[in-house]
Amino acid sequence: MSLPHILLGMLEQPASGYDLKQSFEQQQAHYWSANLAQIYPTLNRMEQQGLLASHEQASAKGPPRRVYTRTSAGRQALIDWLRTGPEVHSDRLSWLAQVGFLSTLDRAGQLEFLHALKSEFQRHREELLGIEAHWSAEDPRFPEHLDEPDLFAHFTLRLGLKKYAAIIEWCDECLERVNRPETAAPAGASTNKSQGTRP
Amino acid sequence: MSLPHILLGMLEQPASGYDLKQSFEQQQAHYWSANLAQIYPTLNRMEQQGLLASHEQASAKGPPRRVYTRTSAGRQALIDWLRTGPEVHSDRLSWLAQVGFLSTLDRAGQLEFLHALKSEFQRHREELLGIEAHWSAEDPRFPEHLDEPDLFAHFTLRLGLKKYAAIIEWCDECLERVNRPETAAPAGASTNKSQGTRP
DNA sequence: AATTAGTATATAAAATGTTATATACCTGAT
DNA sequence: ATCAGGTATATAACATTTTATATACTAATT
Repeated sequence: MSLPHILLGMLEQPASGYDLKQSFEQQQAHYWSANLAQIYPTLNRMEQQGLLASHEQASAKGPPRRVYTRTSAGRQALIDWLRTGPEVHSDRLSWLAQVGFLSTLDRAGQLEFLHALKSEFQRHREELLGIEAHWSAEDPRFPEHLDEPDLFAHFTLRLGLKKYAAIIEWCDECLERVNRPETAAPAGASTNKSQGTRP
Repeated sequence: MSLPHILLGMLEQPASGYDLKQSFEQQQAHYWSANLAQIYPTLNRMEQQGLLASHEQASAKGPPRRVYTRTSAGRQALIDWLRTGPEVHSDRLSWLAQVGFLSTLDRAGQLEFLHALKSEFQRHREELLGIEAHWSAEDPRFPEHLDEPDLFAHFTLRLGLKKYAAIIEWCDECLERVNRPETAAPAGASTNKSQGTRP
């Protein structure tokens, strides 16, 4: 998909596969993940294609590190990718599919699910807030006077926070609605939009 | 991943692989997609596992349809999946990764990208609004008096709308910030949070 | 001295997902 | 009549992702 392009973008500074993995976990977890068994062969392939160059570097803490650098062909490939415009794939939110099927559970099960969902996203949101707080503490220009590329990194962080805020708000609305006593009627007069498989 | 579970949830009513594909496209596009080359073998496998039963049905418009029904074991598997709580995977938003790398482009390229992004999500949002309008028109109880499972289908739709609204708002904030003349400084004093690969 | 934890790279096997292609049947348009 | 378009199923080939496993070196703990 776009892992090679993303690695290209991350290699603004030289880095090893292990470094890149750390970056995914620490700063990009809310919009991308990759594991080492994906990263290493991908870096290898990209070097063969001339997008990256690498050299070994002795490490104080373990075996030698293979440090990758973006070549000018790599930089051009990154620019080309960005110039093609945004790459929007359809999301795969299995938790939201689960919400669509919650009528299969009883009221208690539904509430339990929605509460668990809310907690999960509150946790995600707090992680991002932690990153923001840390950044803010060590950068006096944050957030009003960021230069590129920090400005764009901050944009991605802000989107994450906005998204989580929206989801948490939505969880509350769902919980409120499921708890509404008035129309606490079970299935029946349903026209069954949830399946979309009416014959 | 969870395609078998999702098919299980969708088979509240009997349906063919083709029907299920239509449902993905028409009603679940904003949170899941699957193609026929995935759906057919998966249904087959699930029947072998006893989660589904099927029978052929003559079709007026083409070759015979293989219609699948959820067995009681299938229903139980669905309940088990929902009882394990929300399945939240890390998102794969390559467009957001692209935003993080936008400092690679010049100002004009950045603005072009962000405008394209906003248009794209406005289009997505309008699609969902269309679905909502259609539903509202044919169901007099919409949206205040929905019974299950329509209630939960409506929850998923509302999340989509909230999410798109948040993203569009965020696009505007980004555009405004990139257009700000005051701090229109290029890279330089950056502490480079965007890469996270500082040595 | 042995274990545990962290850094670092790599491959094999399995599962998943995408793209391309093939078949077949029916309807409506050219 | 033929062709395009929609309905319907299926497989092959390819690409991607995940999980498991192996290796090797260092530092700190037990």
